[in-house]
Amino acid sequence: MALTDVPEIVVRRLPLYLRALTALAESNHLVTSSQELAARLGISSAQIRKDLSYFGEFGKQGMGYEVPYLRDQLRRILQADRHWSMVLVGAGDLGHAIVNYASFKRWDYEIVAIFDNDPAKIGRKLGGLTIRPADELESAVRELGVQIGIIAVPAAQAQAVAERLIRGGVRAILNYAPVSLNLPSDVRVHSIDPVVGLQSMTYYLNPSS
Amino acid sequence: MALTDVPEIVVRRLPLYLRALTALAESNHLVTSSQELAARLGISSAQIRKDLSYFGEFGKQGMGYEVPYLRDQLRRILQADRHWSMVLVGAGDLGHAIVNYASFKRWDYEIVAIFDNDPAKIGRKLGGLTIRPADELESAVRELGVQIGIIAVPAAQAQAVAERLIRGGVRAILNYAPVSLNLPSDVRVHSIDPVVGLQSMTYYLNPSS
DNA sequence: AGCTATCTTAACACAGTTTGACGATAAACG
DNA sequence: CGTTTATCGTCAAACTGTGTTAAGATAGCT
Repeated sequence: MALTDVPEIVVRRLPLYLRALTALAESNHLVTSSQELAARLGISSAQIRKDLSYFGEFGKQGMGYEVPYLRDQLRRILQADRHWSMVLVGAGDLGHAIVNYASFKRWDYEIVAIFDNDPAKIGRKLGGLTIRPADELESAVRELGVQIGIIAVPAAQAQAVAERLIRGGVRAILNYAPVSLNLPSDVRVHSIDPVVGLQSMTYYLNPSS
Repeated sequence: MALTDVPEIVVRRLPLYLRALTALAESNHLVTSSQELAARLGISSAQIRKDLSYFGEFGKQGMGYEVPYLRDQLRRILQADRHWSMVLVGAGDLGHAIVNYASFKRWDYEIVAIFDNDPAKIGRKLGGLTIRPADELESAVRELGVQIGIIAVPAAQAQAVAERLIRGGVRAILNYAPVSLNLPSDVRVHSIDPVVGLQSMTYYLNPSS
């Protein structure tokens, strides 16, 4: 199991497998096959088997995969079988939506601190937490020992916020600001910008309506 | 200019270029180079030049690119220089956040109809629009001539909603439901699932804190 | 026991993507 | 008006990822 050289693209597919397996388990589907998963995910069955083989042998020849077992293995591989603490920077509309996003709770991701630099917001409550001044960002992150940060500030401030999160010890950033962050390669970034998604789709649309 | 065989991965990068150019233009930066863009985006300069060369010659040797000109060209290529109408399905918490997401307005994407299947929500107002029954989805989409749909319903209903949107004439779907949609290849899908992003990052994190 | 389905693995070919190198050229400058 | 400098556009090589095939293994079914 040479886990160090698993291609990143494979790691990005694993959560999709986990999501499909979780759905199967919830509908009491106890066994599945690479072909069934492939049909659900729109990926080839060979690719699924190959991806999984990076991490071990999870299936039984002739039978396929036991859903709960494979799901648990993927949860272990992705470290999705444990609780994660996160800090949120930015308590605007987007920050509010993120705090209330139910899927985080369901998957055991918990926001444990919220920061903003607007004096009007500091001290207020949001999702049971008191909004703290952005000055405290670095020290608070270090104190809490948090590894994941969520950025929901305007684009102009995102890079600086990211750097401060990293100085506090954050190693993974979920970035909702519409800007490309420039960070050390040992820090993981996942950016979410719906407009980027829309623009790459409208490229293909008809110039009408 | 053989626009038909532009790799999809190139099309997915164009919005990032556009975003960077828009930011440069807003700070009155009139000229840039592939190297400057590369440094901002964390992409190689050769790649940027090659990507742009699929669509024409936009720069001047020795000089680089004129920011407003290249920005406008990218807006034209991506059809980001016009207004787009969208319909939203799902008026829960997520749907509310999407309606209030300011970046859509700023980039001229407008939600023109909202649907839900919850009788308690139908008839209520959201963002100036009356929430309509999901029964009307197909016919209303067809009547409005909308090409873009946003899905913000529970995972279990997302596939069926997507199929109805498509029957109504939708050609591009922004999918916030945590499920892989299985759709005809001529329909574009962009899925946003923050949990998938987090899981692919936690794979790389330390098993601590 | 034989049959069927399906996994595991490996090798390889193919396709797609990225990178590096290089000639071309526009502006600046003496 | 030639030289220098910066930077583009493009080609080809290198690299990465995907798909295919084939061989071997095995669990369950008849």
